Amino acid sequence: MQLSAHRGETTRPRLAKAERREQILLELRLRPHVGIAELAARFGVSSETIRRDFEELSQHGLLCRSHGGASAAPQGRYPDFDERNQNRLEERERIGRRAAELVQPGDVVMIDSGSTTLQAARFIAHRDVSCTVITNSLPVTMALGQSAAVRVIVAPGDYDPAEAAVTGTETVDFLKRHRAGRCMIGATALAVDGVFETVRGFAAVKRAMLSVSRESHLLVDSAKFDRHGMARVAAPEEIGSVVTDRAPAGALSAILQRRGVAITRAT
Amino acid sequence: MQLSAHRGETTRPRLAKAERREQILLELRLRPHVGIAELAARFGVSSETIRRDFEELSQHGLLCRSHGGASAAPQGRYPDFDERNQNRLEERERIGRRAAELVQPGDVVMIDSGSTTLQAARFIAHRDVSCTVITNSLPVTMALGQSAAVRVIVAPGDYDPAEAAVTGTETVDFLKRHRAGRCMIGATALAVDGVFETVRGFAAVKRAMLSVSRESHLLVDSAKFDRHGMARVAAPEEIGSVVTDRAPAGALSAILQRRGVAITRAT
DNA sequence: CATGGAACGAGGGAAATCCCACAAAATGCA
DNA sequence: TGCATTTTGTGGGATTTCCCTCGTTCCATG
Repeated sequence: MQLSAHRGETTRPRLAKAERREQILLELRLRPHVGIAELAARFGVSSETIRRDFEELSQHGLLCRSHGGASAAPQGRYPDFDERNQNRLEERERIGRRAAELVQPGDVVMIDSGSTTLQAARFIAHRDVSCTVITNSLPVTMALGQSAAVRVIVAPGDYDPAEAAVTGTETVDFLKRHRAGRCMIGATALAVDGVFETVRGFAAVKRAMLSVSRESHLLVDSAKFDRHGMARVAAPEEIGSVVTDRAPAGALSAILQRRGVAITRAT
Repeated sequence: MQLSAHRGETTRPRLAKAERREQILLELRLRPHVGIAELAARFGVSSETIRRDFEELSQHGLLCRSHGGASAAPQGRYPDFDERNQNRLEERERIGRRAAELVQPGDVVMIDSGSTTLQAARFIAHRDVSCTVITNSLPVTMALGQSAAVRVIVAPGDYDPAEAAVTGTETVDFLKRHRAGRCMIGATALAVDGVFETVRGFAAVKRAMLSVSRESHLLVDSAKFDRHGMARVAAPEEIGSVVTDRAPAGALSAILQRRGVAITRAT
């Protein structure tokens, strides 16, 4: 009613749908939960229509349905990549939980953006371990903000909405001005010739984190093994340890072992 | 809930209640929404018990009830402040919409954290005006990320979960290394002797934004008039214009007029 | 002008939730 | 041990939501 904006005409149905759904998503940025009846009244449409909106938005992973309404999708919407696999999600949770156990009280930890590292951040907050985290990811920041024991330092940079994280030279410069005891990074691929990332801006951030951290943990699920991405982040020997759901095999396993990379398997 | 828990014995139902509620809150750190039936089954209690848990936790502001379940409390929960007034919310929306109209294509805008400036950010994203925004607020960042036309630059700093924004010397230094055509800041009070902010860390951020912006807009609703906060942000003459819902009156009006502060009233 | 499709609303039976009051069980204290 | 208090479970009626289908409206296209 207040947002039909620039034109005083009657609301055109063609715009109505997209507009309405945009509004729903914007509203969910401000509140964790919206009700069906409430939105139906606000937009002057039937509850059935809102229900259909929820249905579609939910399929795209943009919100979470619940009885009588919907809540915001877990921070950081991993977009249309194949990341939305429920199987993988469970594996990422296991990996994140295991990685969170590596954090010791007093640690300074750099955490990369990504769905797996976000899981780690959630479990670190859950454990309430006293530490300092430096990150370029907004979802990681907010997840860790839940815990009063964690001090979170946000890096500056250009905002990338698709990943809900910042990148660029500001980010890299900032990270290089700091030092950390350990870092946790994700990747799109891990092969015998190194760690790969598809989004170029993020490769530089990961490299920066690796270069200023004493220990480093690569968080990847086993589906990433023996694949490649666009930009190489690091050689195998630059990684301190790999936290994953299934131990690698064959040549990859041999390389990692030879280069002294520890494998931590999350159960 | 005032019972002494320091005697570790077998699982006593006495602990059950507090323990259960703790678990509920921990679960909500990992997921945005939990259902009643689901939790009842998980804890082996009746749904009525879960309902009572929700009721009490909700009263303490630790979660948000919804039909059939509950969701996590809003990230930056400005808790007991009177901020949650629905009336004020509409006024803030009007102010935000009006302020968004001030942004011209090509502008570089600094936007402060706060509920009113967040509204402005939402409407800027809604207008799809091509501009660059520098902010210390995560909600502002994400709201603007909705628009492909807006380039968002995030300032670094210590994360404040209560406001979902960063502050500190890193933030201030970063802002001072930049220049902007205009800035939009909120405040907790506006009186004849200046602009006030209650949270000290944020006053420094607002001052930094003011000092590097050619034009400045103060976004405050009329309930903030003739009140004070803990820290003074600026003198009246340091503000370029005030965007508000109702024109100030009396001495405040006279001072602003004499100091050349423009008043923009949002309809 | 006619046709097709998308979006939306209406209706109704099934299921889930809510709310209230009261009873049962567990616990603390004397 | 016995009693008061707290916590939890149960039951049922009112309400809300769900989910499915069908008819209407509006727009685009030929």
